[in-house]
Amino acid sequence: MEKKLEIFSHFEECPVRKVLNRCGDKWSVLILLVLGEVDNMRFNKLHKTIGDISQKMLTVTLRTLEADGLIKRTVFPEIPPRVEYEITERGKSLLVHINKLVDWAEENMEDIMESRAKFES
Amino acid sequence: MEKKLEIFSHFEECPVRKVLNRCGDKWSVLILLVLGEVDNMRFNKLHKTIGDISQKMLTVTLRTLEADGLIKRTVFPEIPPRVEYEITERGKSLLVHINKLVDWAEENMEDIMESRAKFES
DNA sequence: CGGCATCCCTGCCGATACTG
DNA sequence: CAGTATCGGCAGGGATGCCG
Repeated sequence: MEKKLEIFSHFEECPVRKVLNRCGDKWSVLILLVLGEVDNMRFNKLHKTIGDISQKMLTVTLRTLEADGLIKRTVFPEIPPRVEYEITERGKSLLVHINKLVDWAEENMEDIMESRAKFES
Repeated sequence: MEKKLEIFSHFEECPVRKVLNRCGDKWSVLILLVLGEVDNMRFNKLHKTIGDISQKMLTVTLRTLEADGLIKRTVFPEIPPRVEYEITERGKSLLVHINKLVDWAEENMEDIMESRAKFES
């Protein structure tokens, strides 16, 4: 067990942290969830679907997800341009676990909200 | 499927987001992982075990985890004071899914690092 | 020992304007 | 349509000092 603790602590450059930190940002998980529900989706459709994300953060987050090989970006050389995003196999394998987390959150959010309310008082 | 998308998008007050956002901060997951490996742990031991967390953020994060009912805080009225933290059943049920994510990260981090390196060029 | 209060700064993120 | 570029706010988080 001491061994296992060492994995996560004292190593600021811990690779597990490097990977998981990307899931901790504001939009990555949400985008993966959306792209997990469809075959592919264009930039503007993503923008409208998520609703409250800025164009800039949509672009930035899509780029980092692409860099990690979690989504694939396809540019069609047309005018006007068309860009489609789709989740990769690697992304799907991650999404499985993310969906478990979402399910857990749905199951427990009432209790959690109640705990938070009590904790205030 | 459209229904499911609605759950996550366009609702800034989405309760699922409210819950999962707490996992997205810098230290919550790490603390849960540590407390999941032991019966209980005192404040200073936690501080030393994690190593690169500030005292302030350790306190703050422990409080939010406690507020969500994921950990339990026990104060022993001694001098010098002793405070022990332990994971709750709710916390354990979350930890199951978090550990899956960690396993996934360990399995995929090499490929991901390679993808990131290629993406730079 | 286990905090809390304060100051301060980085960097995430949003808003806006411009482009091929 | 799908971006890029720039500016700026502000919240997360670190460093330090004080306290019961």
